[in-house]
Amino acid sequence: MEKKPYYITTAIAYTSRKPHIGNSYEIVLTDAIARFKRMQGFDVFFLTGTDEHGQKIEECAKQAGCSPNDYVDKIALEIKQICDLLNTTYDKFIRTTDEYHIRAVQNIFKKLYEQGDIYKGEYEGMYCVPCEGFYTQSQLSDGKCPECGSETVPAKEEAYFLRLSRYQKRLEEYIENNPDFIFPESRKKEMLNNFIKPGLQDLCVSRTSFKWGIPVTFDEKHVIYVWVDALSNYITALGFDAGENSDLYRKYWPADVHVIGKDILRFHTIYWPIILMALGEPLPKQVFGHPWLLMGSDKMSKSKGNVIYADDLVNFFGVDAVRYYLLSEMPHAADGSLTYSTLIERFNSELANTLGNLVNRSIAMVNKYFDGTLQAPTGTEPIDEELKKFALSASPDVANLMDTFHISDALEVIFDIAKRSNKYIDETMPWILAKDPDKKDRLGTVLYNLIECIRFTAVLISPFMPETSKEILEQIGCDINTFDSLNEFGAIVPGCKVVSEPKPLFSRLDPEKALAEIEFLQEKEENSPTIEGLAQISIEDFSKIDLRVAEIVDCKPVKRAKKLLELTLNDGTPKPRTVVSGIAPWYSPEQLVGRKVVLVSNLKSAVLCKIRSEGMILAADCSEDDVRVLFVDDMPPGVKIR
RNA sequence: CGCGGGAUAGAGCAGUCUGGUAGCUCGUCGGGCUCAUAACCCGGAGGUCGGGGGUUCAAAUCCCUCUCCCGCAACCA
Repeated sequence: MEKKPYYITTAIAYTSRKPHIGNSYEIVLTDAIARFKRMQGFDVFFLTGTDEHGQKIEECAKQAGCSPNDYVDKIALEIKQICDLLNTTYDKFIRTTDEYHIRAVQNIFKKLYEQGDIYKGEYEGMYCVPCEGFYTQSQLSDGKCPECGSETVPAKEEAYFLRLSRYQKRLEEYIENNPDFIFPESRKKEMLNNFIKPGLQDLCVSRTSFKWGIPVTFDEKHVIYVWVDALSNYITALGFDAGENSDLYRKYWPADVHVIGKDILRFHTIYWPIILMALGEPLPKQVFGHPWLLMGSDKMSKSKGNVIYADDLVNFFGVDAVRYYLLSEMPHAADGSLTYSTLIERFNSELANTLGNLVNRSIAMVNKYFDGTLQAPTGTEPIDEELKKFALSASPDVANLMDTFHISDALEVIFDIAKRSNKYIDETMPWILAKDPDKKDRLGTVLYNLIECIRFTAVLISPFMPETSKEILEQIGCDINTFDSLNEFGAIVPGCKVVSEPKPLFSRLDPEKALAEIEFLQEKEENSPTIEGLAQISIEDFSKIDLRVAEIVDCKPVKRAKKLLELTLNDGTPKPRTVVSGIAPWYSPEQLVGRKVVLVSNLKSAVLCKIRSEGMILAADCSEDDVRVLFVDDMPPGVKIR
């Protein structure tokens, strides 16, 4: 029988730094789906990889004191090791620095250019020759370069653009006609209302400002910017090459689902489909923007010091426990939250108590009452039928839930079999049956049903916790693990031997002790040296900054901006100065008028929400939610600070 | 008035489309059991379903309104 192909991808990970556990969630999620589909009999191709170009990586490499090449090699290896550590079964790991990818992207770019979907356009603006910089009219100060004060000349900088406008209507129709394309659905409205319907601007797809990227073959000044480079990985990995496509590509494309973070839905539901339309290729069937894993209620970030890495958790809890936690704790659509106490709690209550202990006690009884040999069932009672019905309904339920990415709900259904089985033990009370020789057959039947339920659990759980699944099947002495074997109750063959001394699958953790130990791990992480940091500057560099005391003479909120206040300052000169500052969440205008602040007076001006800001005032970021302006009320306006 | 989502027991969530006894998991309290990893099973307590108004015999659910949270957009000079 021909297996149906199923192509699933993760986003490719950016190689600017080691990914934290929130980043790693995506590949575990995708792996669980991929494994499940394989178990259902699909011919699965599972792609993951790394995105390795761009200015940021150029900078990171510079800071680390190595070449971009060496830098991405190092991080890509780290990322791959984490994927392996998490026991993920990707079929291919693509790197955007791979030879074939580079060539294919160049060909794609060329093809789009030749057929007019990419055109050479220009940024128009005012050019400052000494600074080699472009400014818009509004950024200039008195018509001069805000950076160095030189005269500027009208000029154009060339760049390549992708004609999104040409495909806008088709994309809109595609999204409307394929309700499953953007998942979850709430995101669909976001994309349509915010981006597509207001009209798509043509997208700039090349850069001349940095070098670490794929060169445009017919115009070497330019490198191909992230969109065409990174997004194309989904097809180049299969051997797509703008003309001569491989068998693999023909077999698997279009993708069944791109699993990505909700933050990059826009690129996958707008730019990517348009690139494909322009190439004349079919669009992916579905894009699943999964929620984020937060640390407690905060976004994980290095600067907050709340970053946790997959390897630390795996070393402590074991790979399956981490996988289980990630998959079961994430709600279907809302962000999930990682806290050590819930992690430990759920490890104990679900993995150790419900599942581990069930396996352990059941095997112990088979050993104790039947010398480790599984008896053939004889007869059935209503309570048995209820149990069987329960177990049999699980696999279709799980399949339905998986198809709509209700991963945690699917896991719950599976664990319900274990819970039901625990209950079954209490209902049938095997230890009482064991005391009556006449009930020997009944006892054998009960234990048979029990072990078969455990097998159901083990099989269903294999996409989520592959090691545990294998371990359980070994302990019950059965290797029947196909999805189809769950269509009927009783596939396990009587006479098989369970292991004589079952090893607990998960040993209960002492919550307090475990918490202390894991927090120690995080501290260690925080103290480890970081490759980030700012380059040192010289006293000359510092003296370029002109700091002045300024008095706030007027202040009002900026319309249509949540964070901005428009300040009018007396900087000691007769001319009032306007500064826009993102402090509205922390200060009201009344609190500010009359107070004196530190002004960076020679900062080049910029336009924010249509208002020109001529400078910046200093404030301290005490934390994400606590920003405090530096007040210098006892200084006269205009004096210089150094 | 930029677009969208949300507020349900101490915590985390389902239920809302299609109105009819408010549910699940964890925690907590009590009981049972001894095959098992202080585990497992049963039961109790705990909720004016964010506030107010309306429709209805009946509202967590439908309508209006207010408050607060969160995404996206804008944006942090």
